[in-house]
Amino acid sequence: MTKRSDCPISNVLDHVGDKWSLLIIRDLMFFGKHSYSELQNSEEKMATNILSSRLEKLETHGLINKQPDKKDKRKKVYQLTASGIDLLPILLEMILWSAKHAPELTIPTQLVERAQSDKAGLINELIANINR
Amino acid sequence: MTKRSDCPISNVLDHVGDKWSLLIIRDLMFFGKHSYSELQNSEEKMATNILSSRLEKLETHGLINKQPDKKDKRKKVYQLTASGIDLLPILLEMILWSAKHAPELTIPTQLVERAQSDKAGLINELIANINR
DNA sequence: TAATTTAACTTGCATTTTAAAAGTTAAATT
DNA sequence: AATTTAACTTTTAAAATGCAAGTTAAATTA
Repeated sequence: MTKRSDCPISNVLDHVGDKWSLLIIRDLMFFGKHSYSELQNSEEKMATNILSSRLEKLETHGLINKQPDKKDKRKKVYQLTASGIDLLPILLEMILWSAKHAPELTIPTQLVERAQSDKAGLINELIANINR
Repeated sequence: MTKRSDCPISNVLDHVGDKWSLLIIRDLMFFGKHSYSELQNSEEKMATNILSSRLEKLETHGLINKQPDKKDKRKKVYQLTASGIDLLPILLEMILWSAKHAPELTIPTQLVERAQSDKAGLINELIANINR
């Protein structure tokens, strides 16, 4: 996706404005996934060629990086970069939106309450656990 | 987009996870646009058939509503619903992400500073000015 | 150590979506 | 009465997606 305008919202969408990219970010951020096969097994089951092309785009855009696994040479380790990690507040607000407007979904009450009472603290805490 | 999983993030993406939907929301939220032709003239120039299909989807999903204009019978008035308005925090976080990570974009300093020092107050203030 | 399995992809192809341009209809304006 | 405007729809080509199968190197198992 090439740059469409100088709008900061449009800019974010140029990076992650599709059905899949933010799910990859989610898996790296919240679920401790780091490998291709782990990402492929997420609940939404994205096609492998799409996963591949999205990882490439996210890496090109500097939101994730890719390194060889030191123990298993077949594997690659995918990690969020600093700018990828900074997408967390956007994801958190999405969770809160669904908590309010999609009550049929079961969303961890604790997370939602914490987000409402101490958003900044929660964000710091979550960030501290990413990529570890 | 049919429901892909019970994930709250995936859920939001099922509503607005594409290149265009959030730009429509942005125009209704920040730029006081309310008609088809105004939306069509935004900087990113979305194709008219795509605008049409996105408006239909957003309306079906309950994020916007559509009413006949009372003065000009050719016109329709598009407005954010309560759940559409509640996307504001997501958009705000996108603006803040770009303010931090896309310094080449010129983003209103005042808005960014206000968002950083008094996010809740800013959100209330912005909401008070939507659909008026 | 040979055979099998795993991980991370790529390729091919049918289907779906998008983009660009032109066309339609009703209402307003000139 | 003729023209313009607003809100679309239609058409068609191009691009993206989704699905299945195939590839390659490395690790594991028999």
